[in-house]
Amino acid sequence: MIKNSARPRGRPRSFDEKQALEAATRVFRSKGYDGVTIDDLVAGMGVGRPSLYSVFGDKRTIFVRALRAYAEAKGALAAKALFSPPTVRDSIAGFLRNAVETATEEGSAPGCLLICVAPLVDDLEVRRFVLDAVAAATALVERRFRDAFDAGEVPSNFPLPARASQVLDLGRGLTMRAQLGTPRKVLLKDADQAADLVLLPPREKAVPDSQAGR
Amino acid sequence: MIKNSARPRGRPRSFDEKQALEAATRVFRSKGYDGVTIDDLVAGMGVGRPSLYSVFGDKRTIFVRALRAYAEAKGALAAKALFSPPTVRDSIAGFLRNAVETATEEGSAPGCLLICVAPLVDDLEVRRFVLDAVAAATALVERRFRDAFDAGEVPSNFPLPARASQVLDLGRGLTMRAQLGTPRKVLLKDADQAADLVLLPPREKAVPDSQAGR
DNA sequence: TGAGTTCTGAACTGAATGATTAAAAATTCC
DNA sequence: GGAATTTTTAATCATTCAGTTCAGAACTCA
Repeated sequence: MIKNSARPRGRPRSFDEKQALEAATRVFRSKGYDGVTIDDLVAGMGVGRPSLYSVFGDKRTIFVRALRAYAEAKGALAAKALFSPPTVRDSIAGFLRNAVETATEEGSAPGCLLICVAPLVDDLEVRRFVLDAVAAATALVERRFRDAFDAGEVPSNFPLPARASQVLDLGRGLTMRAQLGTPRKVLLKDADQAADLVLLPPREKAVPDSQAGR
Repeated sequence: MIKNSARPRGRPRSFDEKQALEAATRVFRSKGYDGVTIDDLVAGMGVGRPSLYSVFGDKRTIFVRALRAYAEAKGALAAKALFSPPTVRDSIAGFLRNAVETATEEGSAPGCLLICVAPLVDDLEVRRFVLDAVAAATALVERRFRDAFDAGEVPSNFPLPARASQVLDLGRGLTMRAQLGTPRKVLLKDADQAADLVLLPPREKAVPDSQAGR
């Protein structure tokens, strides 16, 4: 039972757990996973080595925790960008612009923890998490498309699942370009153009959805 | 047949330099850059440690050499895929399918040395090389679009540069998904759908009443 | 065959790295 | 104020790693 009014008990921590995790995220974003040493984390997070181990665990655990927090925060932003605007075009544009903004935010190295660095981590748990996150994001976009479909905003032959995964692919491409140093301004423009692209009506190939693709 | 009348001089090498470099590529593809140790390279390339250093140099140099060879080989394939087919749709589809095939080729871990691992390497030379390679690939696609434009294959308001970079972004997305384990079959289908997408005619935007659209 | 040349295998070294330990410091509870 | 509790600072340990050295093996040339 936790006594709410009382401070924990012994010597208070000199760091904020959440902030430290964010700092860890910055470190991993700038140096990848394997490129990061414990000393990098100690320096970047402002947490002493023993505290690091006792509070956060080893490097792998720190990464997983940082990744989870990151995905949660960014996922919420993405969902907001996706479901706030009234038109589907603005939703998709917002989603992609949000990805660009995340990938080019100041104070962190350009890139994305979830898209650029996590997929390279040789760890089963991380891999599963990334796969789930990607699936969730795709489902989110697809759902937004479905809403648009129901609202008659897109034509009846609009290939929802294909377009949804194309939105994700375009987002990944934008993010990778961000990491390579492409300026935010350029990427924001490209995000808008990408939104225009994925909302183009498909060629009239006729019949409903008995045959997808091609 | 080797014209050189004189075989090099002393003890012949027990490995083929080119094959060893390809083996190095496989090692880097499967473990990234920072995750690779010299022992990994020694084991994977079948080259003794001292030979490694004397013939290839240190890890960074090996990576750069592997990357250059890789980019040259894959770049040639991409150009071929892009400029062989008669229709621009098949060109773009071939380009993207080729990217998928490269990213899912057997015998190597899924992914792409140039797209997935090189951008994360914290090295100026590598970064420059990647940027140049991306620019070159984009220019290639744009040129193919331009050819199509000249042939009247795409409408006059077709936004060539935007579509070219979108093709690259989609390719990056497909490649990243390959690395995450998406099956080749799925990706090949998506590559085709992506080709269809980027060849859709843009919306006519010179229409008099511009209030209905967006 | 023997001298000269180049490569290979194994051992070696210094530095970096991951992780732990022990004692000092800061705070709450009594 | 003092005991109990928790964090922090500093030091330590074992391991791994990058890069080198050296003796010997494999080859060419004369």
